[in-house]
Amino acid sequence: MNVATLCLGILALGDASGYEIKKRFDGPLKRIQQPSFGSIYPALTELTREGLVSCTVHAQEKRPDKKVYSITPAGRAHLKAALQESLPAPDRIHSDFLATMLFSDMLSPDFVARAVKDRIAFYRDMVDHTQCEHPSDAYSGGRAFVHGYARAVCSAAIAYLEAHAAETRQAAEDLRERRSSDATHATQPGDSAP
Amino acid sequence: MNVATLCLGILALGDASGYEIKKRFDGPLKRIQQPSFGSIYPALTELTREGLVSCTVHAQEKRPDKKVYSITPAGRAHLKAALQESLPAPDRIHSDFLATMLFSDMLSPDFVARAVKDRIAFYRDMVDHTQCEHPSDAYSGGRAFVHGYARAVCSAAIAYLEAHAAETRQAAEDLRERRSSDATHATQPGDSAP
DNA sequence: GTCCGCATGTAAGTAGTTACATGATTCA
DNA sequence: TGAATCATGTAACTACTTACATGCGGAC
Repeated sequence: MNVATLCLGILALGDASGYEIKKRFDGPLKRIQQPSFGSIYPALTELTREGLVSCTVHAQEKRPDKKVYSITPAGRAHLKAALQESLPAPDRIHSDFLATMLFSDMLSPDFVARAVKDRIAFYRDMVDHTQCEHPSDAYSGGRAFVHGYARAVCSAAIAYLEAHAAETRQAAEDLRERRSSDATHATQPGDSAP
Repeated sequence: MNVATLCLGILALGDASGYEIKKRFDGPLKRIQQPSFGSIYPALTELTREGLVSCTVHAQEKRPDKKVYSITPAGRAHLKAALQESLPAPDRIHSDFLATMLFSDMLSPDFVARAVKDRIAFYRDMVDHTQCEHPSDAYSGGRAFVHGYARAVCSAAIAYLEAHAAETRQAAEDLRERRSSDATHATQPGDSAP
């Protein structure tokens, strides 16, 4: 799904400016996509050109005019058709964290421990802040579903990470012990050791 | 993390060809990244040029020579440094499925139900096939961690999806009832209904 | 008899990101 | 004093995906 379709969907949930659309993806919706201003603004311009959204300019002093977009009936029809054209494609994930963990055997245990701790904090933040919605927004079953999904998955991740943080720390201590033991016995550490 | 670093990491876990590297990301490792041949082969060429990997050609009849890559000591050093340069960046996720669910209120309930069912089947497949590892591979704590993580998160997703599939179906039935009720009473369905 | 697996590679195309430009206001 | 929030927009750049080229062997 491209950024234009995504913006169209957000506007189907309620009017918004480009800036506000971006903010929506700071919360649990960041599990969907995290579009940048550089992709949102051109997408909105293009959607307007195609007549799928309309734009109302609210003049503001001392800052650029705020442009609030609304989805048009044509936009709604287009969105429905686009979404139902085929079943959603598989997720595309880029997780540097999991890559780091995959290669963790060759990294400093302290570094790995820090990465895990960081990740737990990140997920905890997500879970704690997910319950609150903008009270101004109309209830959306879809939003409730996605929020609930994010909470469920993040909670599971926290549980797994906490259960295995101990193991990671244990591995770190084992390694330190082995190293000091090597040093005591004055053996040469190296790849070709017996 | 770019594809080159990722390939370097895989080679740190054991020698492999480009084709084999790609296959590794078909299983639970697809939660890290899913690089295509079009990015893997050029990355491998570049890594060789930089001396971070070496390449052994195994001649084969009736198909292109198989090029098996090995990480060099320089490659190992480079990988460690690259990974530990900073804490892993946040995940970047593109989930058309969650986007579809976010906008599900305006979609055909049958379509939504199919999408959910599909997703459950996908995760179930992942969980069921994750336990088996190549027995030829050396044990890797990192790999065990990532496999376990994938299992934990997918299981949580399945549980959430199954718990809410019923709700989705209920919503679908409610909508059908309301529609037939509207038809019976011969009211005009429309946005401006009271 | 057609599709999948094996096996490598290139080139064109796309869809994004990053960085910049501009600038008042408020909070630590 | 410095950073974050609000607010829009453009242009250069990057890094990837898709499609193509090539072709045998085996499974269904």
